[in-house]
Amino acid sequence: MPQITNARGYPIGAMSRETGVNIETIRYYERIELMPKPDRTAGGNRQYTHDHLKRLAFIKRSRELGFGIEEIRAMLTMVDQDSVTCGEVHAMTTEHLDSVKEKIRHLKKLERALTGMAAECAKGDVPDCPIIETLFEACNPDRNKTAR
Amino acid sequence: MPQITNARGYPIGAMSRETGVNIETIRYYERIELMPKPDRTAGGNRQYTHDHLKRLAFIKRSRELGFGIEEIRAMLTMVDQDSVTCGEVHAMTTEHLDSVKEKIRHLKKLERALTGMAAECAKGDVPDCPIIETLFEACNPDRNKTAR
DNA sequence: GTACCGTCTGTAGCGACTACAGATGAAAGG
DNA sequence: CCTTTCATCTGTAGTCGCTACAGACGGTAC
Repeated sequence: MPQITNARGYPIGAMSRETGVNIETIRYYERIELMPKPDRTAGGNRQYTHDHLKRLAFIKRSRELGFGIEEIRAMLTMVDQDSVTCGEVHAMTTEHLDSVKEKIRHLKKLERALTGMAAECAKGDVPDCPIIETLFEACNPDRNKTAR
Repeated sequence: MPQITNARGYPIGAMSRETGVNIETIRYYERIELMPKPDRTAGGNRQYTHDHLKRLAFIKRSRELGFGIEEIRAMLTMVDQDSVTCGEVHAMTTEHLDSVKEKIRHLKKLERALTGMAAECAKGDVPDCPIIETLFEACNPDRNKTAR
């Protein structure tokens, strides 16, 4: 079976178009060994297979969901070694989910603070701005303890 | 009035303790000219004034609220030039607030997707993982259009 | 004097790309 | 075969906002 399935494979531009991943980013993924090195044409251009495409799509989707490169690498390593266990993957997912929830909590705090500040402001041509004043006020409750 | 108000000024460590800003970060702010260069002792150590302290606290508070360095620089430049107008500051604040809201929206989308994926998963020792399968499925609706 | 901390400069690293510059490769039309 | 035009190549440096060293000096208390 020395037969090639995909006539000539995908050049990098096709990979980029199919997945929405920037060409430079694809090369970057190769450099950091997240994507395996593809074959080259006689002239030295990369030629990807359908497996490369699937892998890149996996990476894209995972990145969109906010997984970090090392988390993705860990998942792909499991896939490569056929050692995927649902439990491990679930743990990684919920851990990541927790960090997303944490970020949401943090951003909501900022949202409340900023909304409050914006509401204070008459937003005219006035030079005395309550927003600036708020920012100049240190509002850390344990500052008193540290100050001597 | 060649009289110095603050006996000997604050060394950088005191600035750090008072504001909670890392020493290295304070020096970084000086390098990028967000903080002005302070006087030095005979030996070359930095000596900050109370004004420096106020400014650093402003920066800290603004960073905590998620403002970028360049936004903070813009606000401080207005303060320095006594050209603060409430309208401008309000505009910057609401712009930033919008970007915070946008981030929250985005993270909530991730949260929903991840929660759904985690729920699919039996999380046992099984090698067939619905999470991995979902990640391998391209689910971009306009992929069909591009693919030829 | 000496112990010991604080501070100094300068540089390199993080994560995840992105943006060039300058040189080839590939394919289509004449 | 030649030209044009696009695609792709390598390599390096920049982004943001710090953080982490290394190795040398400053300042103060005993």
